[in-house]
Amino acid sequence: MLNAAERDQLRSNARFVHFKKNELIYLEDENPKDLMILFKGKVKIFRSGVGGRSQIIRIMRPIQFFGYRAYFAREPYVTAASAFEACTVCKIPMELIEQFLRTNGELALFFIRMLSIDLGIADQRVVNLTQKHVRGRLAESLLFLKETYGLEEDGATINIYLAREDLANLSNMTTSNAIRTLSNFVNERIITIDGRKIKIIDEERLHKISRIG
Amino acid sequence: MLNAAERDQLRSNARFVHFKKNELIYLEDENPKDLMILFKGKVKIFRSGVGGRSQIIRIMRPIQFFGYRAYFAREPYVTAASAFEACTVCKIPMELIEQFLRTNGELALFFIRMLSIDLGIADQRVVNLTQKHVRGRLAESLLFLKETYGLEEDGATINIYLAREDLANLSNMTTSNAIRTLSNFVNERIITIDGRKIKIIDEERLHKISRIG
DNA sequence: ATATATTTGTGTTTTAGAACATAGTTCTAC
DNA sequence: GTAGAACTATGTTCTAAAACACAAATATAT
Repeated sequence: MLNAAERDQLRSNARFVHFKKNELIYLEDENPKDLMILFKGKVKIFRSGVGGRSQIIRIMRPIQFFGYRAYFAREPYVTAASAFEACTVCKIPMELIEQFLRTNGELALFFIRMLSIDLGIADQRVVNLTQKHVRGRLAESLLFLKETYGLEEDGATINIYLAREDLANLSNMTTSNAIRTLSNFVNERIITIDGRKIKIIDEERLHKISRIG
Repeated sequence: MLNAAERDQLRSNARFVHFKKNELIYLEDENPKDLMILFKGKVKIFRSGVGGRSQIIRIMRPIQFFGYRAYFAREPYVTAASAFEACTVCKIPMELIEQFLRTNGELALFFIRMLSIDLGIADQRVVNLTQKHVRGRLAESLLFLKETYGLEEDGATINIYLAREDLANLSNMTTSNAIRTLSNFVNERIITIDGRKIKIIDEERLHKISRIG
């Protein structure tokens, strides 16, 4: 998507940064400077709301772009990002990206497309998180985690190691409710749990629970 | 932002369409074809959720762009749009816009900026709608309506004529709760109401209620 | 202009989910 | 390897907001 000159510039301006598990990548209210590309690991984008209660807005997998929205909107970050697990991130100055965009229509359309997809997801998420009940929201989150990070070799275990609290923050509920509802799903033979490892037994039923809310 | 040739093309492809009060402008699942520019009137972008319960996602004022996100994301609309009041909308084929974008970097950055701003709003809205209580959400909506549509000549009455149901759908609550909470605000001398006309008496207090949730 | 439908207003009941409490378990850091 | 912290689990209580019910007031259509 870039020409030779652009690629050269990119190479000389890109920096690779490593983050440890739970390390913060950027903070709310900070000024956005770089486009970030997640090369390795898993990242959560979150925002703290009423009484400091945290809500996970998006989760990232390799190779996805993040951290660029606020720069384009000319505002400080309204979210923060941190590493679910050890990560490698490539940082590219947004000024350079913006400069590319002025002359590279395909690159511009690429960013327009990413933003448009994310906005569509956000629009749907508003309705899902506000209208679905706890069971529906948790079912949706489990399916969403499966879609994003895939399954382990057994073809059933979701490939992420998440605390109940993160699962709760992703699904807009208290940690207690995430734990309780997860237990219910186990009793109903929809999933099995082994510590933080979650195995999906009856995906069809999860879909149904998510659908009816 | 456009050159002479682009402006010519635009003129020969733009169509003006009128919509009556409550008329639908586009529907969920429909295929997006046109960029829409609201010239006159007020528009709501909404989505129906669990059990057909409707949630207002965005509201538009002249002169704002809408209807383009789904085209860029290469997906059908996930929302619908309808006219709060009689509207004039200019429709421009998205194919033409996309063609412009490939060579016009400034126009591309304009769309990137709009999408980025809207995505930031959506990210914040997710947290506000899920975490704030009824009073906080309604206070926020009233302030938001004031910001969007302004005040009448008296410098206090919000310049929109909204049913309680729409106010509820904007604030993620039942119509009963919107009515009740509005009455409470009147008793607390924060606002006055005359039918659908809402006058803000104590804006500072509204801000405070919205802030604390 | 009048009948019918829709919207508004209020009281009452019900319930989903938060808040709180406490104990057992598993990480993590030194 | 152990101490302390953080996480998981489950029971109990409390409350905000939905659901329901029914007038009264407006709006809309013929």
